[in-house]
Amino acid sequence: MASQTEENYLKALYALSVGKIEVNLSELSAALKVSNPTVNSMVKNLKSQGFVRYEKYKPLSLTEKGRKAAALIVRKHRLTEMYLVEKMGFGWEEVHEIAEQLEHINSPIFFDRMDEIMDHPLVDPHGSPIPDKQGNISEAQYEPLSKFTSGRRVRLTALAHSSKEFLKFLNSRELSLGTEIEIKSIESYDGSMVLSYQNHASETFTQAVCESLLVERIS
Amino acid sequence: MASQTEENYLKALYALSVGKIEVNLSELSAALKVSNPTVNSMVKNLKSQGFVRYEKYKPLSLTEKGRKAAALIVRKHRLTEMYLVEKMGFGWEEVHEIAEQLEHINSPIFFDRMDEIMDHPLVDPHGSPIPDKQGNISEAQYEPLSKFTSGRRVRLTALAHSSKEFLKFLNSRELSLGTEIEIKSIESYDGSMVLSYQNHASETFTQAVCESLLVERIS
DNA sequence: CTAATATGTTAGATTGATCTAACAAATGAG
DNA sequence: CTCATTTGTTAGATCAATCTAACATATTAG
Repeated sequence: MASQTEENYLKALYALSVGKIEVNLSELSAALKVSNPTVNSMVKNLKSQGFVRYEKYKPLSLTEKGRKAAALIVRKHRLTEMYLVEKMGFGWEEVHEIAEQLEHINSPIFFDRMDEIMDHPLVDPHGSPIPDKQGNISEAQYEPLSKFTSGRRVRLTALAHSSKEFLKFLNSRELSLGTEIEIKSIESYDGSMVLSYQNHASETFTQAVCESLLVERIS
Repeated sequence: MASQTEENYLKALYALSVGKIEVNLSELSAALKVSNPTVNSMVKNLKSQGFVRYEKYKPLSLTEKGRKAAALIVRKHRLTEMYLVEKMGFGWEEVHEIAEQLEHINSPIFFDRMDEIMDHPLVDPHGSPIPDKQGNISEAQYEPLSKFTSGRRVRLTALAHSSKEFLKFLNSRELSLGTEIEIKSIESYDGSMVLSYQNHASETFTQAVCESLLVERIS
């Protein structure tokens, strides 16, 4: 079993690996907020355990073993987040910090029970997919709202990131996953979009926000 | 905040302090399965933080601050156990190991929510009292079944300990908390008791078992 | 009361995770 | 292509938590 620290390295490396295979040691130290030498020595340790590929002065990558280990930690994190929202009544902006701790709990039956109780959820409260028990993840291809044009109707399906501030902002606009949205108009100057959804006839969102709203077209 | 290790020392010291005020350093090292020197240095650390009273070659005791800190860890442990049984469908013999990990989670809202969801339970699944948010505990005075005499009717209210083996044994006899029991007879040779409860007309339990069954008289 | 036993302490080493300082290699801008 | 900048490595220190070996103090049995 990996220590909590090792798990955090694997998880960070996994997160940095989306869309690319190789990661800089410095990216990892920035993500984890530890020094380069610390990462350097930990990476040697993870390599010796077969979790990462690494050669001096070369970028890092997760091995299949490392990828799977990381995905299983992400699974615990996202199952927990979903459980906290669905079964304990937390808001989607409250669950990250708690899940960050619970993801290190070593108890297969505990997470299996959560999974069962929720009837095997596929995504977390922010729309991110939950890896299965084998560590496989379905990378559903949602598109950022900012890609679409005026008149398009879409459904909000996931978020590109889920910082507490962003989630609170969406709460304040009463915008939640599953909501059907119509693009009323787009401001060509700054790319901001005027949207209509539910009982909000006209809400304006900046381009930055729209890039983080992942949607699917309503057929 | 105390580290997980420090928390385990406080909890062990708290457990060893029931019924006495002072505890040997060696008792603590035995309980925690670490060496005497390790405990010695940790005790100095805990003293410097004001959690324990300690002078060279003298027995240890928890300060009020230490007592409260320990009780709050026990609170998290017992709330968790109750939650796992009541809300997640675990058996009372399965929950200790999971709670042993969850008790170190640092998230007041998480445990407050558990507490609310269960409507402020007073005891854990083994009948042990749950300390309140101030760290106060109601030491209810139940008596071991072995103290009673033939003909007495009692209700099983708590267990003196809750090892997995003991709990599985009780499961196998279909004996659970709240069950009304009548003492049919007592074997004077070895103190074993013949009991009647629910659909068990006659089950024999050793004296050792009966000492661990904490009961209250049925008026 | 003494001596054996039990209990507690000190010293010094180890391991994992971290740091800073100094240096080395790779990259990229002109 | 060269040199400045970025990135990575090595060396050596620190801190928490642990250990063993050696020694000191307390307790207890005879």
